[in-house]
Amino acid sequence: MAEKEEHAKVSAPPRPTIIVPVRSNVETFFTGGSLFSPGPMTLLSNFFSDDYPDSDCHSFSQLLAGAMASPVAAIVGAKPSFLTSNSSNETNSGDGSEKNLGFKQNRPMNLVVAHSPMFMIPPGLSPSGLLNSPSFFSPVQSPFGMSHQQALAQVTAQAALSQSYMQMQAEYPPSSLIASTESLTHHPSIASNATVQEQIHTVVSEPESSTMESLEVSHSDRKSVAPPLADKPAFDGYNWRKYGQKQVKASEYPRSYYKCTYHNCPVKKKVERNLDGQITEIIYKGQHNHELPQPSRRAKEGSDLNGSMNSQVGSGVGLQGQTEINKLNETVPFHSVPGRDLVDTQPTPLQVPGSSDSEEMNDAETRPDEGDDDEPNSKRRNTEGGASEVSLLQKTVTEARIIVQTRSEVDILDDGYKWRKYGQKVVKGNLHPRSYYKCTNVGCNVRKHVERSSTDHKAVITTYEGKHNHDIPAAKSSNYNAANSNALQVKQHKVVAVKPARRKEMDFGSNDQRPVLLQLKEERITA
DNA sequence: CAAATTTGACCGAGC
DNA sequence: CGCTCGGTCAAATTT
Repeated sequence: MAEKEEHAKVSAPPRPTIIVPVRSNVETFFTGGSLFSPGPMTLLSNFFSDDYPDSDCHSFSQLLAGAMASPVAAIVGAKPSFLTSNSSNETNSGDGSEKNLGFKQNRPMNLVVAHSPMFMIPPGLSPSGLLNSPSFFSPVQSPFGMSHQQALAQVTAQAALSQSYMQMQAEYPPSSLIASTESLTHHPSIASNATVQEQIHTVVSEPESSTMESLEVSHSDRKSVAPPLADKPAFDGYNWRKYGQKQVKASEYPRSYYKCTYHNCPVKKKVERNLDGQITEIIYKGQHNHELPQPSRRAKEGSDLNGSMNSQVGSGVGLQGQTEINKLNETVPFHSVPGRDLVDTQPTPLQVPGSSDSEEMNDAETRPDEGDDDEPNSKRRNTEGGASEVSLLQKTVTEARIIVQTRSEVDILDDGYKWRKYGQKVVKGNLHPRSYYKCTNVGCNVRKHVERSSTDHKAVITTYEGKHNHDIPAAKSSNYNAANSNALQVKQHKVVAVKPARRKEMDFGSNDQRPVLLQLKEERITA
């Protein structure tokens, strides 16, 4: 019983429901003038090929995992700082809070320490992995201020959101679409390292309402219209069974109790959602004594084998994206990504990053015996603003896309824009260098990194940052679009999720910085 | 029909 | 000792 609780709060600001057309995503993305330069509102989309042989581990997840082979762990959700503003501590009501939390371009990660709502890192996932990962907080960071891994983590998290979103879409018509943050919520979040001063949200499940409205769909805006999702456990790769719900005094919202369905696994989690169905708090207790469940193919077929996870995913039947989602679930065991499975085979004790206060964070990280730690952390948990609060690295990814394509490397680099290579570097955890490019268009500050997956040499990960302030050069535009079109047709890539960032979150504040769009494109190079 | 969820009741801890 | 509260159980209900 003295299990350690990991606690994460998620802000659940009321947010308008934004609906992103599921299908249109692809077209939009590829036909848009700036394919890789999403507008200020971030969109996160994953394109998965339906016909990817699973055996070949070509799923985005896998690729991503591979890319992140560095001990970076998992995927964590990236959550705009504004999301956290909701915390009790932060009376960031209205615009004010958001402004403060906004992401600033050129400011390598706006490190915002969220005092309140945070995401917990699922026990199975090892935040420590992330934190400790040489690559994650590696000194070797991209010119953008964040390591590639970080970007990946963000994207991944968003992908998770996307999944949720997709599911929602599948389950509910856009009009009624309500975000169910939960599904995403459980992604391991990356604790913010005081030193790093970054906050990463495990947002996976929590849709950021305003910023990532679309994605958000997955958990937050569920409102009465989409009640079902509200009860779905966050999507964290594990299977959960709800065994209780209660209105606790400590929270104005009902708390749901979940148990890991794995035989003899003691892990439990508590999820609090607000009226809108947004997850306001997630508390993990205990450690998984097993590997992340391997989603079976059935999941892909639409069956719900994977417990809550699949229920969410699987529930989104019929709509595009389900397949991808399932696939993602199958192939992307979040916890298996960096920190733990790839790095530490042993269950890694959760480490809850301290809040902005580095001290706390360190404390959490260095806490001995986390694994068997019997020290109840429950006390910590409810201490609002207390040490127990987990700071999440928040990265405002205004826009991100994850694309898995079978294209030639050349094609990958050719996204329609003209780029000038300005750097290359070998980062830890990846034998392959990372190349940095800048858009050559005058006044355009968009950059991109191109990195070959450390684990899957056939995979190339492209991270975009910034938003093009111009259209794709005419000459290339057609080719590019055509190429993508083909890719879509051939591989039947589907948009897993698209979530436009909400404006509020983008606080460019005094910096007058344009929204930074971060796109992560993972592409597979045909052998 | 089986599995998952819901929900009121019960239990133990803390005050 | 009684009350409150959080957590869990388990029958009922839903999916």
